[in-house]
Amino acid sequence: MLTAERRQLILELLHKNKKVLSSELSADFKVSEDTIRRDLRELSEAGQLQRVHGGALLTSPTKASYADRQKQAPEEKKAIARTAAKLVRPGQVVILDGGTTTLQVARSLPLDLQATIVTNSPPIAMSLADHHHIDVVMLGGQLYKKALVNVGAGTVENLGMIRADLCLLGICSLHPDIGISVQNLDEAHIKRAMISRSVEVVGLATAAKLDTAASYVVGPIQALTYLVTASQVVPEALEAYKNIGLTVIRDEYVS
Amino acid sequence: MLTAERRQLILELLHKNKKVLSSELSADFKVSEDTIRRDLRELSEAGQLQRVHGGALLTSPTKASYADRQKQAPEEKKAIARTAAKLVRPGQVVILDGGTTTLQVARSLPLDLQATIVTNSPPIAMSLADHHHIDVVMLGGQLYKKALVNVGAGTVENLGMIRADLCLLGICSLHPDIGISVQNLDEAHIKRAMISRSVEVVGLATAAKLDTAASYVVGPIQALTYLVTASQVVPEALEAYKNIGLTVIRDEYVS
DNA sequence: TAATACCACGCATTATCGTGCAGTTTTTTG
DNA sequence: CAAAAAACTGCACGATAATGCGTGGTATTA
Repeated sequence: MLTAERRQLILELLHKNKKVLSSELSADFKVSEDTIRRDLRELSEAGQLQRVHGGALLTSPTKASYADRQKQAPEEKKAIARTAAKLVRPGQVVILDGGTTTLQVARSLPLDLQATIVTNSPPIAMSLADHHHIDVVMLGGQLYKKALVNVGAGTVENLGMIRADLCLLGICSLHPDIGISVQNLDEAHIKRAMISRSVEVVGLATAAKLDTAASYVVGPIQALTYLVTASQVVPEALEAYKNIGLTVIRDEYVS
Repeated sequence: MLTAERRQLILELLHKNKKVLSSELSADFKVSEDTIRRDLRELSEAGQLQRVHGGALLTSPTKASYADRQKQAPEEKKAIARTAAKLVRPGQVVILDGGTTTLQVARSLPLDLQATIVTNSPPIAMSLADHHHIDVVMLGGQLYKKALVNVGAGTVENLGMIRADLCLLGICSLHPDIGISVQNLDEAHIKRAMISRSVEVVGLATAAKLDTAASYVVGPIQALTYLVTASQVVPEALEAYKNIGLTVIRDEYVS
């Protein structure tokens, strides 16, 4: 039995039964579980299945990747989100960027807060549906499925009609010299437009995002008014940013 | 039973019944309540549900009301949706209205279908994120929370740039004399704009929507090219519509 | 207030997982 | 055709995840 052949059969079994178990596959194909695990890993990286403890499931890669990202340092994200949510004043018009951290911000907003939230993220818009005193303005555009945000020229154009008091920006990569950068050109355009339409800009960054850079530059560090991080970030790591003149807010989170 | 599998089932149960009890889940899945509690905790951290004493509830009142509406004649809606989904041809640009029936249409679309779907409904946009060959265009606007659709002048304006082959319209009320009507003026504007931007218009109506009327008129029956209903609608009820010249498609559903 | 049900936390147990390593097979290349 | 490179496989071993139980705390109800 060829490797590729076995993997093909694994996929067939998966589609037939909706799930496969490492132990069963190992018995079925008379190979070690290590081999099966390697198969599953390969197939998972190819986006063909969703690995779980004990085997694999047939699931939508998009939702899975989004759920995965939400699981990365969820406590840190929540802590940052709680702190950032406090920066929103009643009556303000706030631009809320897409992303898992900003989604937590939306969830952290007080239920009785009166404000207008502008966002290009369908999940964020939906999560705000309970906040009866919040007007939600959705920016349309082409759905960028990987991040579940709307992007494109139309989105930027719609932003042109907005004049916001505050912008809460999820930070993918932040570097003292390079500034704010992201992995996708469309997202870079959106974030840049969001920044330009807001009086104050708050960057939300988990520890892992600091001192990193990606391919597309949104703007310099100076574009940010505040940077919100979790307290698990070592103070020394923030020195470079403070020296540039950035106001850093470290939350109360203790790891 | 895999852990991830069990958690997925918990979510399904939750969406079906709007609540789950730790004790019941423990009995159903034959695992200890501790395990169930751990599941609920994890899912709650991921924002998928809200933990309460004794079990868990749906995250938000909005989702609950949305779940309520989805529970109204779900089989009929699914049958209609399946039939309507078959009307979409590869390569077409399709406007998909908001609503629980049209959400089922989105879910019924083949995973390998290549098309462009234009929608003003965040839930529909998100549900299409798995369809890798579908381009999703979101119409922005103000979020009308009750129906989770974007409305307003901006939405209508964005529609002005669209020229669609097909429009799938959820029907709230249909009457031979009065035509298509809805309970909300903003939605009426949107639906009217959607109709005007499409070559063909398909109305999706469950039995309960026929021969009813609401306050705001979208347009006459003649605005529709096709009307899709479930086979549980008695043929006589459709006579009036057929006489006007409407092509009625009755699906294969048997109650 | 007392009784009951529910919950959080720590611990031990078991199954599963990841990784480095060596032997084998397959593919590539000269 | 033969040597080199790459891929595949199984094993050992430490790490991680999942689960159930006991203890003690907390919410709910009478």
